[in-house]
Amino acid sequence: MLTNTLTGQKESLIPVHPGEIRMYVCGPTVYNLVHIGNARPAIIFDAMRRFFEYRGYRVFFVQNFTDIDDKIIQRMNREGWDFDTITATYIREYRKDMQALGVREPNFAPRTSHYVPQTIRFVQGLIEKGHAYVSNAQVFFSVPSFPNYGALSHRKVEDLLAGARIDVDPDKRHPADFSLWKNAKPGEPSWDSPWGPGRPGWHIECSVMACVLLGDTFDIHAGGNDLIFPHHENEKAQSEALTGKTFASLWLHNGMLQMDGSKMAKSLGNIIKIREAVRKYGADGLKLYMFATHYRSPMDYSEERMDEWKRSAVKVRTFLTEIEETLGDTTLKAASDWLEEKRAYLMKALSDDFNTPKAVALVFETLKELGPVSQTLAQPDGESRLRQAYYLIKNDIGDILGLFEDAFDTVSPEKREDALSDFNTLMDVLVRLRDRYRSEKNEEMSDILRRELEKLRIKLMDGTEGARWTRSPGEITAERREDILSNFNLLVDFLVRLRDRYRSEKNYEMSDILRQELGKLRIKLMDGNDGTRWTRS
RNA sequence: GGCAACGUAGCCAAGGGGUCUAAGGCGGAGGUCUGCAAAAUCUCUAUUCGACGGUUCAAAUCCGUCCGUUGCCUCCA
Repeated sequence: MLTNTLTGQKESLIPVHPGEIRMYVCGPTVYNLVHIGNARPAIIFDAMRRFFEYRGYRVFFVQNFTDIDDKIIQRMNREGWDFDTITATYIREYRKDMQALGVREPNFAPRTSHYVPQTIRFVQGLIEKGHAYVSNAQVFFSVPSFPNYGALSHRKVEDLLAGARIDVDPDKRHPADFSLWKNAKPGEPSWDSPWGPGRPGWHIECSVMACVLLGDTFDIHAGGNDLIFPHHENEKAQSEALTGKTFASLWLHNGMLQMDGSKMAKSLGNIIKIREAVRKYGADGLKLYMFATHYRSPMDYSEERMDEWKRSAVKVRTFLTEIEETLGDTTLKAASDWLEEKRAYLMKALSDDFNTPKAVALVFETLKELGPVSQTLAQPDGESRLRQAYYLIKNDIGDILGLFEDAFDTVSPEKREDALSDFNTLMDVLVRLRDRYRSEKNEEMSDILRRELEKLRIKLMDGTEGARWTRSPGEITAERREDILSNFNLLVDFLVRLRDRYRSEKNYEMSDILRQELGKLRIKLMDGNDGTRWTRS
């Protein structure tokens, strides 16, 4: 059951093609970086897609890039950018952001500019059917020709006119008519058409691409609720006027992300970029935050809340890691009633208008129910219960919502760039530590350190005023960054083990020095009964 | 002005006629653990669901009015 904006009711999804769900989600206009308000539909509908797949449907997921638009043209003229460069740049940046968020690529990501011939045919069809007219080398959709206009946004044409805040274009026959094809002004990108050079109007693209890729009638059309009017209303009108069929069976709309009580929007400037949020709080933190609120409700963004969810994400991840470490192999051997019950609950919750907050609550209930991993393991059926809990969180909930995928939080592209300098800082720590040993004439530890580094092909050269180090062989290339990241982790592990040894010897002085040194790298140590765990922020 | 949502503990947020003396998270209080620091863990933390009326055996949940917040009516996810 999903709430259909058209009827305002929860409705069952009955796929047009049995076993298949075809969905279209309105994508970004590519003229600048997207913000976390844009991330909400991306995250929600990606998860919904995964849920349908989990339920055994084959999903065709289309999300467009709007690459013909007034704002792109404005930016082009203002900053002297080339049209194609702007759109290509921001399509690339959008993909990067989605990757950092762990949002999957759609099956199709059509661009408006690639569908101009189809658009022209579509518009021609509307003219032939009397739903559109040419006026002054432009084409308009005739709203009065489509009696059902206003059904989606629940408004009457008269009401629209009463509240109209914009001057009526004199070329229009009716004030509510909207543009299907705009004529080209000098300096604008344009395409030839039967009505002269011009470009598609702003609602037509989605109609055309959805019809071409998904068929005249498809299952789900989704986007932010700020698109209900006029964008989706107009899409629906023009598509249904042409085909005479229902355009989308279900219209789904997510609530707005607000910032200090008002909508986060590019035009208001109160935005947080996706990459900033991911860097600070991790993809899981951001997603958990969003899933903890029902997708249709508005939600207010706050740094404090993000920080809470980031810590919650780490908590879950730590639980999973502990299980991975204690069990080694986490495959599920047998599912008991316990798991079946939880799964049934999860399915019921997600089937009821995609109630992700319940799924999130289930994760934490499970953590609470199982308690500390080491304690659960000591119980007779402990191992089996841990396996099932792991499976529920990681493979059921995690796979559906796109959470807990990476070994530890999602590393943003920017973070990767930092890897080199972090590595150098870590080496400084090691070298200082070794210098200390040498000054204390602790040759044993000095040698251990040297050998450990040699394993990673790092050579130390002792000098009178401290050691220097080189990596061999050759320069550090982009391909070796991954290497460095893993070496980094190995060296930290080494230092943590070393510290554990000091702790067991009750040498707290050295222990604290190491904690302090690692703290410089934003590494936090957590001493437990079975060794020390470390995390980086 | 029109249309559409929403108002639940200190904060965030599920629930949407009886199983609700209301999930989950954060915060707070107390206990366990602990070289330090942190983490983990246990217990407690709304007789009440914006206000007032109504329907019903029964309402946070349905209806009405009012108050408040937001979105859309112009590009916006």
